[in-house]
Amino acid sequence: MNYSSELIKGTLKTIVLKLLANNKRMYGYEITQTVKELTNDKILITEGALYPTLHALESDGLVTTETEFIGKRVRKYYRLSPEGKAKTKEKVNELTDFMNTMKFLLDIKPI
Amino acid sequence: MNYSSELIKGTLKTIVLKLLANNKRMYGYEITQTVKELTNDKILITEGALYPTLHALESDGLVTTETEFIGKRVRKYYRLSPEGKAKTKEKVNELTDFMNTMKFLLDIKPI
DNA sequence: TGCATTACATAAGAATCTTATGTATCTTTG
DNA sequence: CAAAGATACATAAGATTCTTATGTAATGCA
Repeated sequence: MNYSSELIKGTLKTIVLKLLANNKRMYGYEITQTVKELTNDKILITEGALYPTLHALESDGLVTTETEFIGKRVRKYYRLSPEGKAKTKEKVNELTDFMNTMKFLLDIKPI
Repeated sequence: MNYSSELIKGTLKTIVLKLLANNKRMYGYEITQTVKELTNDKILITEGALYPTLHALESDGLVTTETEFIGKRVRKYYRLSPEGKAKTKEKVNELTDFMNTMKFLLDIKPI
């Protein structure tokens, strides 16, 4: 079982930022595989969703990039900027708070 | 502070279904106010988001409706169908599971 | 050699929300 | 008692963000 896609909406950017906060630098494909492994295939990030997100983070100045060649194949590393680190804390705190609120809502019992 | 709107995406239907599971029947405006109160103004459901969602639930057969007049003003009550009750359990379980997964992801510490 | 994997990217379309607008009734308050 | 705010429905244009499809190309392995 993996989650219906609408749940991922709105959390993808936070997931990516958090991974970058833990790993100093990562490249796109590595992010998809890491999330897949960490969640036992429950969260599968598609490339069509990931790359535009990474490009948006870059144009917002939240990450910097380094392109390297592995043999003849290009690999683009992403790394948090100082603003990105601050943004990560914000987003993680917001999501944590949101989940607590949702947990409360879902736990309410009928009278 | 209220949550950035993208977080609500994908959870609105589940919130509505869960409220209906607890309250037998509710009308649209009541749903917005109940969520606002239960979450201390953190989750504010707009009418432009709610009504299309309710209509979708109805056309999917997950809720039935009853229109009543309060004075001259119309009020449309929504009530879970049997399929709606089953769907609610599914959606609540899925969201709970998703939140546990997200909590795990967000709690991972850097090495 | 051919298939799976690694690795990037973009684009059309779908889904779901925001913001704006419209209509109308009822309640409260200066 | 008039005006403002609250109650109550609804729709539509536009924005955002995802899916699905497609493209390119190198690498690994059976």
